[in-house]
Amino acid sequence: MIDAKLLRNSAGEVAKNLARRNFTFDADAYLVLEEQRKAVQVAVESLRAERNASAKSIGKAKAQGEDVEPLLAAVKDLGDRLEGAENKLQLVQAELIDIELGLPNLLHDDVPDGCDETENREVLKWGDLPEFDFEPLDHVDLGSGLAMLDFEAASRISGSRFSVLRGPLARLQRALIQFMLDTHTSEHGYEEVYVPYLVQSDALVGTGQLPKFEADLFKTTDDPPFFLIPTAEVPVTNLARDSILDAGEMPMRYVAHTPCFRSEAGSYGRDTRGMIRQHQFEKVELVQFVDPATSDAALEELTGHAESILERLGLPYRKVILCCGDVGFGSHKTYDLEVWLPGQQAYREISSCSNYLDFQARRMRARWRNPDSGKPELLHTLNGSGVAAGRALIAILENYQQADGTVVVPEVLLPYMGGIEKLEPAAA
RNA sequence: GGAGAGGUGGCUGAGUGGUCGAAAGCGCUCCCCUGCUAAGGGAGUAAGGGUUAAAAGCCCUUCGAGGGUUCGAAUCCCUCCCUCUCCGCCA
Repeated sequence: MIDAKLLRNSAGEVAKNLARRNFTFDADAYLVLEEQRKAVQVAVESLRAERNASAKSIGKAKAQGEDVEPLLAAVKDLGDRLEGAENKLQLVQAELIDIELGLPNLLHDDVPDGCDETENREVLKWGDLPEFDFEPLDHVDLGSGLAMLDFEAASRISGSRFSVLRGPLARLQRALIQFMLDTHTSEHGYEEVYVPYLVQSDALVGTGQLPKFEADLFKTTDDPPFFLIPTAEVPVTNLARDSILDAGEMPMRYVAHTPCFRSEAGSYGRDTRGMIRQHQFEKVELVQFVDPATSDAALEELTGHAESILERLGLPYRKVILCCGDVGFGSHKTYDLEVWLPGQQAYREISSCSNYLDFQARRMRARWRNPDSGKPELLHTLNGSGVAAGRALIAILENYQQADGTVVVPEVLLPYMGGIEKLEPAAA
């Protein structure tokens, strides 16, 4: 959420910033509502003050044995007036909150103009693209050639957009996850956490998926419903919900491995081949809670932690800064890391690292005690994939493939592979 | 799933209709005293919101959540959630 005070005082400026996203914020309509809110709230509060004062004097009079009948008569209609005003206030406030929860975050000045992902600006390229003296296969052909990637079995069980990994390939994904968690915990200063995969709607409102993007989520029929997490960002960021952190324990860095569940509504035609876009995938996620003064720097640092994973794996990638039209709803500024996939001859997103400023913190009341003011203030949240394990697996298959259809295991994963140095078909 | 107990401020914990945002203790902050340390004395110490350009001041809200009764609710009634103990079941 954007600070309501900022909306009131600088609605025009906010509208201008959001217009860069091609989002229309009707500042005038908002301000009209806001005027109503102010009038009604002042009325409600003064009525309440009146009620409190008379209740108090009735109490006093009674204690002194005086006749309270005239006092009671005097406040007779106060309750009705108050109730009417309170109902009105509730309506106006609900309307305002609806608007506020639907506003995307303000954009950082660094964010370039542009409508969609084609206009994201490349920041850097790392690694040499692999050169093959044969026609490189994509992960689907490689995986099925090895008999380790089985979409048919998956679709019998669950339908489309699922996969079954077998044997060494399943182990390779586990190795990747282990490697990433170990690297982030032992070298980048993150605390590993294990979190729920089913969350309640409040958690999703906190991180910004709700109320706007319910269609992207899987929802249970319980009452109240559970939602399957679309990313570990949701439960991990909500660790700070309704709390006040000490300055001394900041920045807080958390890393979690979780499966992620996305309905992929609205992307029916996209990436239907292979395991690029699945309803369920594994991801290692980085989350930070930081002093607002340091969040810009923290984004660079966090992105660097994700980059370091790709570098250690020897996977060529490029880093882009997302343009106005492609930045996520709640993000102030986002870097995507895109890994090179020889099978597609394209860079594909494997990590997305964002600074949310206080956008999520405001929604979930995540604060820290600023030693300068001594007061609780909203903290800043950041998160980024460090990295998506499913897509990393694809990248390894495609980048480390050999002419004979086998796949060499990247060196940093060998300690996790129990002696397997190469994925090759099981001996007949 | 069954039975019972309970949810109050950073923590422990008192408070069964009015002057209670809430005793007391602990913790924390500041001051005083004490030649270190220990002990002692005093003051302060919740969060959110409104009003304001901002602040001060003033006001409103919050005692698990939501409803209700009442002039007035931490306190009474209803519903729900959570925690603990015992039983059942289970990994």
